[in-house]
Amino acid sequence: MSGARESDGEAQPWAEVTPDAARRLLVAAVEAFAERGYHATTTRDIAGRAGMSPAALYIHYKTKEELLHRISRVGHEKALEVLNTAARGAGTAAERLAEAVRSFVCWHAAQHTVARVVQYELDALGPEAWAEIRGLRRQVDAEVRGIIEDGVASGEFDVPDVRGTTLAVLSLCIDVARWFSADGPRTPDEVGALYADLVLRMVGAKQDASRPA
Amino acid sequence: MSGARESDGEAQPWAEVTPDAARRLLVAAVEAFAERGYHATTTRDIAGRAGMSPAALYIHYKTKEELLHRISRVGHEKALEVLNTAARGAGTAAERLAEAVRSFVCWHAAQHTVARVVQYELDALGPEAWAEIRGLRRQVDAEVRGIIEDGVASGEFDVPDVRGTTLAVLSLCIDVARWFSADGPRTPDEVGALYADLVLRMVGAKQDASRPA
DNA sequence: AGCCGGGCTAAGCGCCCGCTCAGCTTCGGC
DNA sequence: GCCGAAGCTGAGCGGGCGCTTAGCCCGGCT
Repeated sequence: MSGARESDGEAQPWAEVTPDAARRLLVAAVEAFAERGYHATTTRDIAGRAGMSPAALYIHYKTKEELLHRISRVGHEKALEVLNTAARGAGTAAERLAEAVRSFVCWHAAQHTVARVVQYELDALGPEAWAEIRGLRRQVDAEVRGIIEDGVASGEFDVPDVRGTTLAVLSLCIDVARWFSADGPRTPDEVGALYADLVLRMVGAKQDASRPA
Repeated sequence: MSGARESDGEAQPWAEVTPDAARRLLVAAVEAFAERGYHATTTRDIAGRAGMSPAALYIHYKTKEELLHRISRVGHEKALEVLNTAARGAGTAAERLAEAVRSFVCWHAAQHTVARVVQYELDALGPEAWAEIRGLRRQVDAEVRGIIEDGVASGEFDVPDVRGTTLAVLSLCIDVARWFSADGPRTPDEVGALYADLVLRMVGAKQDASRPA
């Protein structure tokens, strides 16, 4: 709600990356990593997409891995922010869960290029970078588990295995980044709505709670 | 049902790969690809794990990509076989869907090393190999969609969007290969059971249909 | 006007990649 | 006992990788 348009796509998600050339390199790296994977992408390819010489990359980033690290951190922060906004809003547990899944999935679909890198290139990170990212991922997990626990406590949900169900819900949402294509038949909003409904079913919520029609 | 033990793990899944040295190389490649990814794995690493010199690889396989292709095809065939056995058994749509998800998920968890390669290294394949694999993937999709359509037709399931729900169910199952770890708290069988339950909820099946207790 | 420093490039270093090839060993058929 | 084929190795080729360095350009301060 309130955001300019929902299907922003690639509007200006990297406004916080400050030198302009650094941002162009980072955007180029996201595209390349998403298309071919981190290890199959060369620094020459990244620099070429950004319209620069290979050496220019090393003025703004110490190594190729630092590029991945930056993408990964900013991407995780964005996804977490989207999730938190929905999770901490007002409403019943069912409403919050539906909105959390809807917006989280919508982001993974609309930003599937970034999301693909963020979710599937993690093991190219070194131990320190990975430790930092793992903290963000734990926050994501805790946020979703919190809503589900609320729903169980209030009697809205029927969930025998809270940790397992949380894992499954997040797994479902994250995997959107793998299969979603802008050329496909569904818009990010449609996928978000479908997934919100499916997740409410998974937790045994009363269906009429968030389906007005 | 009937199979020796459920959590076979790495029993002898590559019995059909005939020269013994070729099998050892293939098993080594599966391990290496699953750990580091296809592009980050070197032919020297594969040969080393198999206890051979780098050149030995090229006696049994034309290129490194052919190794991936072989792994991918055999892996997809195994997964499809597991799914088909369950999907084409007797029983209501709910029972068949539950058993299909249970065994498919169980395979992805127990064989998560292979499954990881099969599901996440696909885009390293060339166009011809990818076209072949895509055919197998379509069969997987059609099999699951068939059960869900049966359940809708018989009134067992309540599914507004069959294609979307099929996609979500398969996505959920496949993603198990990404997060499952043998060191984790759950056995493959436990994950299979949990997921079968969650999927029955997603399709709006009557819960008591397959829960004896 | 003169200079200084950051942004950028052309060139290239050292390394390791996928893959090849000549030659060695081994073993079944006669 | 000899031969040819198959399996395998040690050495190495061509090339592309991540990354560095010397030097150019240009805008801003004095």
